[in-house]
Amino acid sequence: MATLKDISRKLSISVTTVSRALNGYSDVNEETRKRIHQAAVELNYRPNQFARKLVTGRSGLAAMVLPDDFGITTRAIWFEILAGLSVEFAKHDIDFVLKVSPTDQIVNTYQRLIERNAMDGFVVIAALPKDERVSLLARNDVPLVLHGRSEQIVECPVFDINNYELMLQSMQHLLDLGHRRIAFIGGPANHGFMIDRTRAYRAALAGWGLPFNPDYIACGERMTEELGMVNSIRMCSSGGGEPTAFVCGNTMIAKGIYSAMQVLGRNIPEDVSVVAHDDALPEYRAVDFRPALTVTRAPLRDSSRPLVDLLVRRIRGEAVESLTEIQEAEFFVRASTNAI
Amino acid sequence: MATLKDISRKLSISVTTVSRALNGYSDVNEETRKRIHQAAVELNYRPNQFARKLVTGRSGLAAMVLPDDFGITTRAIWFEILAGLSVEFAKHDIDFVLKVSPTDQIVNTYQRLIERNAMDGFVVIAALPKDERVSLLARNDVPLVLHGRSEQIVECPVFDINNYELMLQSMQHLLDLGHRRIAFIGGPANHGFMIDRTRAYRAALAGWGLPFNPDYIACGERMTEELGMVNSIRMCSSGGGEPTAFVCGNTMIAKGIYSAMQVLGRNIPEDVSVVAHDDALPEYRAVDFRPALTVTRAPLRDSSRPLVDLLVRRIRGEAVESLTEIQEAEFFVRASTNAI
DNA sequence: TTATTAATCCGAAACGTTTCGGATCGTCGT
DNA sequence: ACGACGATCCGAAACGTTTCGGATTAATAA
Repeated sequence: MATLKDISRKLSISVTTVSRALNGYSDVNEETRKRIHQAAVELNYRPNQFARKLVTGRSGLAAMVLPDDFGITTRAIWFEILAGLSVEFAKHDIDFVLKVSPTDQIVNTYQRLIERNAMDGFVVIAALPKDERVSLLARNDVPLVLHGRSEQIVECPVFDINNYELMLQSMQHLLDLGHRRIAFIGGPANHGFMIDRTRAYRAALAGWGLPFNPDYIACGERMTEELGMVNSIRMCSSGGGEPTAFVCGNTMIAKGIYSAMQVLGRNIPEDVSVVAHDDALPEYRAVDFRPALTVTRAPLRDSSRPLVDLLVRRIRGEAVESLTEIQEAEFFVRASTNAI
Repeated sequence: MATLKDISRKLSISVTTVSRALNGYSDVNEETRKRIHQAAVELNYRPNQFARKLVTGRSGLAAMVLPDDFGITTRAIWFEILAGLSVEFAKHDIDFVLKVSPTDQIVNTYQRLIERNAMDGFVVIAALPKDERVSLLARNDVPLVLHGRSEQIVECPVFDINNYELMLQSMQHLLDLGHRRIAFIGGPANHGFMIDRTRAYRAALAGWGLPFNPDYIACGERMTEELGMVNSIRMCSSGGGEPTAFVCGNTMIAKGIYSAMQVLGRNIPEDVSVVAHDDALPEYRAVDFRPALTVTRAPLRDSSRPLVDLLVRRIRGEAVESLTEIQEAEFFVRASTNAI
């Protein structure tokens, strides 16, 4: 409600100086800066974002656009991400706007948002190797941050977990325990993280001189309990040579396998070992599994801060080269894995 | 990128007239209006929201503030609501901003948002009978729409489902089937919807001359499977006079009861009937229950449109009296209820 | 003493809209 | 011929910031 002019009038100081004082410029006396700050709090001054945007071009708004069919996973996961982003952006005084769009209209939605020029930046989750959204944004020179590496040659900040390494770790663990027929039930084959994990899966096999059996790997658009259930049942009932261990793309898939094994009368970990990657969703706590689930762990919640930080730095104009962050997962051995 | 001035220059028409043409004022010739519209699409003109906000006071932004512990229910539900709101607001050219705040800071968060004066309106979910958020917004004359009725005397648009009626319907159904010991496992006791449902529950009992047994009613902050599980087990193992039917606040609670009954060796619907209210979350489809669940049904998704409509009309300045909408639930009898 | 410099401050323009208060011009009734 | 009126248009101010290009003063260097 109070404006710069109000402060200016009250103190008989020009609007210019008030503005510069509040924005921390060096050409204003410490003494007057103090007075101005005080007057600002007295009058409960809040800068008008819109006026500011008009001249600086910054809006204090960042957005994420989601498909209305919720893409690769469940509502719970999306919400986890959104909540984290919202609180992190708030720390930088940025409002987080959520756009949900029909899946086949996503690119149009981006197009409109870009044209309106109302967003300071975007966060893009689950990038495909060649991602139209990313190239569109990059082409229009709109700041974005990527969750999940993208192969296309485009300069933008990236945050990701080390998918290759975490898969290697899971495999190493199982191989050390003596497992030789290890299945991998993952996510959508075209996503970056899945590509990395598959590479690591094969590398681990190859490292031990084991053959790669295509029947032991299952991809699926949605990483749900159902995916774990149907695929583990299929693999186990193909007669002979069935897997003795499963690596799961997330804990929901593991949950599905637990149910499947119960149905099939197999015991975990006596008959079959299970290890998963754990995004640390409160709804699926790995420690609450019976038996408790062995996991590589990288809380989804922890990705919000780096994502937002990277985007903000990009918006501020930092060089893109320095804006990459790869996080290692932790490994927790629990009761779901056993020597064979 | 293109501005009014660009159109103005191209057509040699004043900025004023261009603005008025585009905004549909009557004092511009049909012919020139056509030319202006055409030039606008040719130049791919998009009005600058921020400049507009500066003069009109409207920002094209609406917000919702959520507690970071997710309040009464699960992430999935919140996401369902958010997604719906986002698409509905988009239809009115309003960007939807999501604020997540520590539960004990919610009011402060509102305070800051109000001071910044950047939001055209708010949607407030799950209002308490006396809700500090609501009174704060109302006091500052900020448009808001309420989901769930609030008892406080404050004039604001409200959308709700008819909680009293749907509970009556469930009870009627069970009573007609011969049930006399009917339990109700609901939600947080202080919320409007719970108060309404409890009233209806008691009214139904009273209507049949049945006593109200406080042991048969269970409230809980979070309407989860766990709530259904522990309370139904408690009620059933209290020895003698255990309930023959359950009414559940939502389908998650029902799911918990299904698990509990399995553990206790009771069959649904032979030994115990279950009916629930169904928000139509894709993750908990009542038809997929075994046996399929009898419900009163009011899809959460369907609430977004009325909510947004009401808020937009309020922002436009419509009289609050006309801005109330109560939706009736549908009743679906399925396999989880049986005559006793 | 005079020129330079550093420390402070400020006027005015700009960002892209909307809107108030007219201006212009032809038509029409008288 | 005149005033009034309707249709159509426009100039200029305003919204609240930021920022460019100086202006003023006092201290310092020559």
